[in-house]
Amino acid sequence: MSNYRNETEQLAAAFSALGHPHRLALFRRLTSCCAPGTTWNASSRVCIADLTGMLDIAPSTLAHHLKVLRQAGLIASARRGKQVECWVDPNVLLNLSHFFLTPLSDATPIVDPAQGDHRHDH
Amino acid sequence: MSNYRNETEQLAAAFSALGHPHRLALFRRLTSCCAPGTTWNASSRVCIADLTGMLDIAPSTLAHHLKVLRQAGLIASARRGKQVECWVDPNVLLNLSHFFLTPLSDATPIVDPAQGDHRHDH
DNA sequence: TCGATAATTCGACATGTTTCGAATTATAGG
DNA sequence: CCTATAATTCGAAACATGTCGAATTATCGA
Repeated sequence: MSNYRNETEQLAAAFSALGHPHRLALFRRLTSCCAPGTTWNASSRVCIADLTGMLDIAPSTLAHHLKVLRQAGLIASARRGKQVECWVDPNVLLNLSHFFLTPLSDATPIVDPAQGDHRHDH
Repeated sequence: MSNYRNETEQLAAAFSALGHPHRLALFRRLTSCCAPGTTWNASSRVCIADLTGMLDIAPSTLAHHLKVLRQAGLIASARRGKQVECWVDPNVLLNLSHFFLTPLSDATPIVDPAQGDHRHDH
């Protein structure tokens, strides 16, 4: 599965994929129907054609962006008849949020603020 | 402050900044001393020279990457004598984690899984 | 099997990004 | 004021990305 040498490059690839306004918009659109405990119903399924309308880009460009998101592990897709459905695995959201929250929970012990030593009081 | 037309572009700029292995490594290094409730002490302060060593890139390249991170609002910096210190505002971490967690909390009500209607049973 | 619809792949071009070395600015200490 | 140190800016080269239209693949219905 993993073509990446290390975790940093894999993570960077994920952020890079989200680092384009079109792809970020696509990702956001897809996250609106992927919460854990919720079920897919007909109207919440998203196929490629649904996404084409929202961005005013050529179908080939859309396909390219979706490929980038897929290769970064951010979205999954499967054919359903003539159409292809896309979705986001909720675990992807949890993992990425974890990246930002981990440094906070790994914090060094709280020190008395009165103890001074403040940064950038220039 | 904001040079961006909308929120999506601002967020995309942040992810784009994190979407390069070198910048992601720098950001991670800086998040190790920015937890809320913790204080900076002399050894936890990070200046540019500290960062140069860890990446094997030219100083000008490092300066470029830090500028990208700064312009994306991910890090802050201030001169302290001859050196320049960098840090990450903990709120940045909270905001970004929020982006990934919001779709989960905004989920549509839980539906009985037995009700069927499963996706991509191709 | 043929045609229509949905999506992807390919090739090409324009635009951005990464990287460096050289030159420049800022600061501290003789 | 001069020098050394720390960092940034600038310009150029190499590389990567975004975009499109045209051609291709996949599926369904007649």
